[in-house]
Amino acid sequence: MSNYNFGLSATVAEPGSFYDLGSTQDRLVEVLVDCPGVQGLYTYRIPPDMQVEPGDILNVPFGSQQVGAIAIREINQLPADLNLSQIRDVEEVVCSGFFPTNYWTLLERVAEYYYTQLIQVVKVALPPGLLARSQRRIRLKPDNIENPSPSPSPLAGRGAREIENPNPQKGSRASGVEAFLSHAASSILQLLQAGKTGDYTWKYLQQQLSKKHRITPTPARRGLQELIRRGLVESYLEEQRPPQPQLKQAVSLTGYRHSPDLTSRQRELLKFLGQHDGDLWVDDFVEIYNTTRETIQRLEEKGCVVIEEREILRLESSPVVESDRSKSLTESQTQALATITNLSNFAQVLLHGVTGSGKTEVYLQAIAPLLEQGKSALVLVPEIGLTPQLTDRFRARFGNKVCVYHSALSDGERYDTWRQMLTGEPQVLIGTRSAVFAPLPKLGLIILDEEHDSSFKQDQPVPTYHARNVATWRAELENCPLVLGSATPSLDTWVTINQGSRENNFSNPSPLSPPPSPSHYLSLPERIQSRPLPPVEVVDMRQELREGNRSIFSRSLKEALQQLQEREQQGILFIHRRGHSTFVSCRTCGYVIECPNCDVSLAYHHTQERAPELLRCHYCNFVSAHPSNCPECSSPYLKFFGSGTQRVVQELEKEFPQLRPLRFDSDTTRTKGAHRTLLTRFVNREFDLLVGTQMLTKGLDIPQVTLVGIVAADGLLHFPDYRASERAFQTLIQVAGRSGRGDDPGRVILQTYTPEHPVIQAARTHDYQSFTEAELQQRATLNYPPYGRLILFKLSSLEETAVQETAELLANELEKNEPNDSTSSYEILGPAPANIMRVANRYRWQILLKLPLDSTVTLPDFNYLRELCPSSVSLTIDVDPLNMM
DNA sequence: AGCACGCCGACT
DNA sequence: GTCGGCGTGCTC
Repeated sequence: MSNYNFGLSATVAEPGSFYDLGSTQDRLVEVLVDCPGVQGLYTYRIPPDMQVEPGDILNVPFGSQQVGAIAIREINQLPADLNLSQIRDVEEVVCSGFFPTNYWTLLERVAEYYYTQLIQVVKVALPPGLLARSQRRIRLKPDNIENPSPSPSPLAGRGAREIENPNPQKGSRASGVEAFLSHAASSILQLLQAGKTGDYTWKYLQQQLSKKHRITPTPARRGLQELIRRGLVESYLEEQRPPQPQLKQAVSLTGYRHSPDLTSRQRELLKFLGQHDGDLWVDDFVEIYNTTRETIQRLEEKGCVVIEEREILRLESSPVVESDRSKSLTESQTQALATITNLSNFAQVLLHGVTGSGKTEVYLQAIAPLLEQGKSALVLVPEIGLTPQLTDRFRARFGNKVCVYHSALSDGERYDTWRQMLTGEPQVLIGTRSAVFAPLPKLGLIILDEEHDSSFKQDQPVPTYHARNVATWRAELENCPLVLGSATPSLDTWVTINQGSRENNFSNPSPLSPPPSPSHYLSLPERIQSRPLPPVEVVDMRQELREGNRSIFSRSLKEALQQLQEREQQGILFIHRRGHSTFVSCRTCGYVIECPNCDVSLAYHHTQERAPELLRCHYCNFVSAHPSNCPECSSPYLKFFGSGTQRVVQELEKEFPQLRPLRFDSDTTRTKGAHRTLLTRFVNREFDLLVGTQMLTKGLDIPQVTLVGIVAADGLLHFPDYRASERAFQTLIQVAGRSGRGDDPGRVILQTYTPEHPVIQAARTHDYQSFTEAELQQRATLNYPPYGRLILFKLSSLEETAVQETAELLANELEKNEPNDSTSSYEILGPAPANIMRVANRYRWQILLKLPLDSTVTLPDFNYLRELCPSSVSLTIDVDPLNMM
């Protein structure tokens, strides 16, 4: 059924079978090329001295460029529709042995489920940069004016074509050429001559030409051809070097160390080397014992040592952490751990532990015995930058067996983390969503921590996968348990686990029905050391206003802040928006300042007294200066509405000048390592209050925090999205959970204008159960997940009418192709403009498909829909979308 | 994705 | 006529 199933996991034809006898002496390989819009396999010849295995990453010539490719299988007969002259050679093997068995099955499954091409899945799975694409560069030919070189360009393919060009005479007269050059050609020449090296990428030149000279691609290309014909410039392919292993020279002792003619110094050096287990980096040896490379070489000549190139892995350097031992467990932790360690096959486990109940300790103790058995563990977390505490704890327990993998690593570091896994050494990998593809050896356990977090879902480039889904498939394929941990499990997981464990416990599966997927529900209902969950005080802000309090802080919160200061404790204030104010409006005419590129209002940003006042778009990052007058009516009375982190900090400074607030949002944590630095300073009590956004909800564990203030919960509640309540509840519970994790009891003050809202009520009592039941009932009546499936078709274009027309066309098609029997049908919602129709100048429309869960709907092949899209409209199929904006 | 080819309307 | 815009199709 899948177009992309190439049967990689199936047997590969043996080379050297009887077909080799005949005309085909050449070994041929079918590859998947990395070019969007290019499907299917292409056949290449393997040069005699090259070794190619299925799964290898290759570089192949494709059209006029060199592109990355994956070897799929070797074939011993030319496909019927090709002849040998069309076949080109594999350029090089970039990397070999990256894909373990089973792995292709996983990738194929992802491609099929998420309606993407296999190559796209390969690309998220691989460390970046491996599928390199060559870049075309243009450079001036040195003193070309006098001898217009008739010789073809260094690139055989191109050269041949250029010679066939019918009018070469035109340009061959060399003298005074520049006078006869077309406008485009002379502009290119100008650009090249302006630069020091006279060498630019063609892409850059084209950009410059269109920007500075208003020359469009067609004339630009003709101008370039003109210059090449005249031998003034040449075009060449710059190879994009994929990450390389880093090599370093090591010197080690051989068994033979008693050469008779050793000098005393040489004998001394050998002795030193012996003291270091007979093995040192050459650089270190030279440095420590004040010797020279030559001396070591002489020792090598005498056969006493060998010098060899050894690969060194650029793994993220781990900060020194004190090592740490297993902690004693509470009763429920012990039970949970026992269940997990007893599982040896595939099973899904939900570890439902309230905030501060010690889930991490359970993970750690579940992993420890695996490592001893030579197995590895994969730990997936929402955003690693946010949880330096977690990685530190793992490192303290498992030392250098812990590796991290996330997007902030350099290409070299990511590449080496992969290489490290391929060594087969058992290890613990902590990573963000893309690490679910990490090729760990002998995987014994997958843990997905904070499983409810929506950053496990990718919605930007395809494939729009959810790491939880992929992790489930992976655990199934590797036949190992998957542990999902959360204080606020997603409704999807809740339902899956409940169904699974019910079947597991109560039914005798008949031999005909498929075995139910084994599930376990484990609960940690109490915090460690019997610490209570912090009481949540809900403050009605309408009441505050009625009683004359116009501040953004309620009297209750003010009082709590006052106490904080007196008791020298620390606190957290949560605001769900960054910036200062969400929008700026004119008091005279009501005009709201909007982003020129998006259909949203600009947020006002102002950090300190003397900092510039800016307006910023939170969607496309457009920035402009804050005008002093209304752009519409020139009135000077502009007012800010809605408060963000900056505003809260300013208010704090006004009302509590002695409290030292620290702003913690994506504006202040943009740089690498900023999270860690800011958190460390907070933990060291350089600040009293952490003022931040969602970021605060993720795994922060600071014992001194006794107060959590939620400045305005309402911003979380009203999203036009079926998951708004679930998300709001999770956020509130998670934020509240930061309080009272240490010896001092904590408290939470939740300010809202709608205290009667069910989410607020549930958060007030920390009541996951009843919130979930009520919410699930609503979902069930509307067939929303987890009782139905959604597929979102996202269309966008720079042209307003083109998207709309295409959206209508696709919706029509979907209706036409709808399966006829009513039980297995789907529901089409839309087409409709996206909530924010225009973002970064692109107009967005969407169509939502709602499918029943249990039916056996065979969905139409969506590929035909892609073909219906004009090139100006891009279509993304988002399976199980979480983010509907 | 690039890149070439070929068709069509606007202009020296 | 020619130049430049634009849609279409191909790359082993």
